[in-house]
Amino acid sequence: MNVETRMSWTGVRDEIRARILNRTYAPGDKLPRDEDIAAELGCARTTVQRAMQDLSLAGLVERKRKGGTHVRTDPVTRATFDIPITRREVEQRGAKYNYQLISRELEETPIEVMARFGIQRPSRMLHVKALHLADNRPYILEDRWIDTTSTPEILSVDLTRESANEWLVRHKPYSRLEVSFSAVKAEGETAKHLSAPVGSALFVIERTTWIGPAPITTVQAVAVPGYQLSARN
Amino acid sequence: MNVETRMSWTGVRDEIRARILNRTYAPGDKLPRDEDIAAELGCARTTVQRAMQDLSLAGLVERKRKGGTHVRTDPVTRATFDIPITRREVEQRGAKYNYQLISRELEETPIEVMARFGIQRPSRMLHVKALHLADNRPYILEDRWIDTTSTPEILSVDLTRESANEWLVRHKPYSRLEVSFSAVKAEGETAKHLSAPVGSALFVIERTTWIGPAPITTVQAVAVPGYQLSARN
DNA sequence: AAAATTAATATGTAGCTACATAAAAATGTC
DNA sequence: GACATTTTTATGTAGCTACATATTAATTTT
Repeated sequence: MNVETRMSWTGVRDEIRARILNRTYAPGDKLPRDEDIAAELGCARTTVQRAMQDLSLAGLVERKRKGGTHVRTDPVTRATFDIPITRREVEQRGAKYNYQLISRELEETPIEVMARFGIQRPSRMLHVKALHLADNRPYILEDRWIDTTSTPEILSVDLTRESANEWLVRHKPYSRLEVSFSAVKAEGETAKHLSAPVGSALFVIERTTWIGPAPITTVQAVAVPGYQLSARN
Repeated sequence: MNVETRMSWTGVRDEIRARILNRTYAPGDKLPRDEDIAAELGCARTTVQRAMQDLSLAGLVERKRKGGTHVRTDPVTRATFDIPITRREVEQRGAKYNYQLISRELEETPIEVMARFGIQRPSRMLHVKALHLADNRPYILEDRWIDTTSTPEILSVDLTRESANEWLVRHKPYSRLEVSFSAVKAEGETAKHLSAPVGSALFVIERTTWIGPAPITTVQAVAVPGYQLSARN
């Protein structure tokens, strides 16, 4: 064992986090200055700075110039979710991935999609419905709108072979993303496509992307009953 | 305006991110060495390092010693959710918060709860059901199990006055957290407590915490129909 | 006493150096 | 030629200095 292993910034971060968790520094408390912590832990201020930056980002502390560092009083539970390409997700479960295009039509943007994009007037959009299958059983049903103004290339993509999901991720960068989760009741076409009993509860992931101010796409991905999304931490 | 504003690490990060988005660096590409980027952008390698660390954490690039930095081929959609204390959440919507204890019983850990905690044998746990209200209407129904071994203090807390949710957040630090989302059908007691139509789809947040290897608590929070959780970005 | 100015202070940022570490490439050995 | 060893290289980390910036505290001015 080393006489004294010098601390890396992650080490400092973990130490401070531990102290916050065990109430050495209680919610609302002011932490010592970076310099003092550095002196105590035997490292440089830069190291403490790096650690604090991380804790601040994680929502555990709040920093203010001159004001010092405080432990947040209402620590929010912050969870990070990775939402992979559906094919990836299926394959990672060790299942066989398949994909079926259900419909593909050029339509004018309906009101609710305009709302999601935050745009004022309708435009020509490609409306795509498709089904992702795991081991030949329905897995996720997606209902997608793609703006043909920002993404005209999509019109020449053969969506029977490649999912819009995948094509967009690979070819269309976005600058802003909005994700939300909700639950919906299985009814009509949705239930039928997913082979889910009518009335069962389905998990919905809604994703909307923009490039600059221009809409790219918005999807409602409805998962089969029992679907669960877990955080990485 | 400055002749040449030197770049902060966030500036470098944004520049690199922009290049990845506009395909200057395409998925799979190897980026130049930190040093070269630094030379190009007129900053120090440390600055580039800091920027790259952030991009790596965000899942946009992958770095390997000696191997260099590569743009990730399958950029994951990474979304961060803040899950606040329920009272906060209600109050932030400008609604009046109320809370009702439904039941509070000492029970032996049922199998499914043992599974959530990842423990082998049952122990004495406090089983609490409670309802959070917004403007006197049901908002979230929580079904919680608290391990009395790790958290004996909970037994002397008056849960009719303070919700276990709040007490735990304020008094019980945790070291590990697991969060998952799913959907469930409104039935029986659940539907009744939430005044939700039987058969409607409800959004469920499941949270489990540990302190070291010891379980603290696990909750299933079932929200009223229409509840939606959105990412911060 | 109120307002304006100045000083002090804690964090934020950037640059430099030096060395650690992992992994690939090159070299040497059998 | 197969395997082991050394070298090279790109990132990772830490320390130091210097200065920027925001905000509070102290001081001066009116």
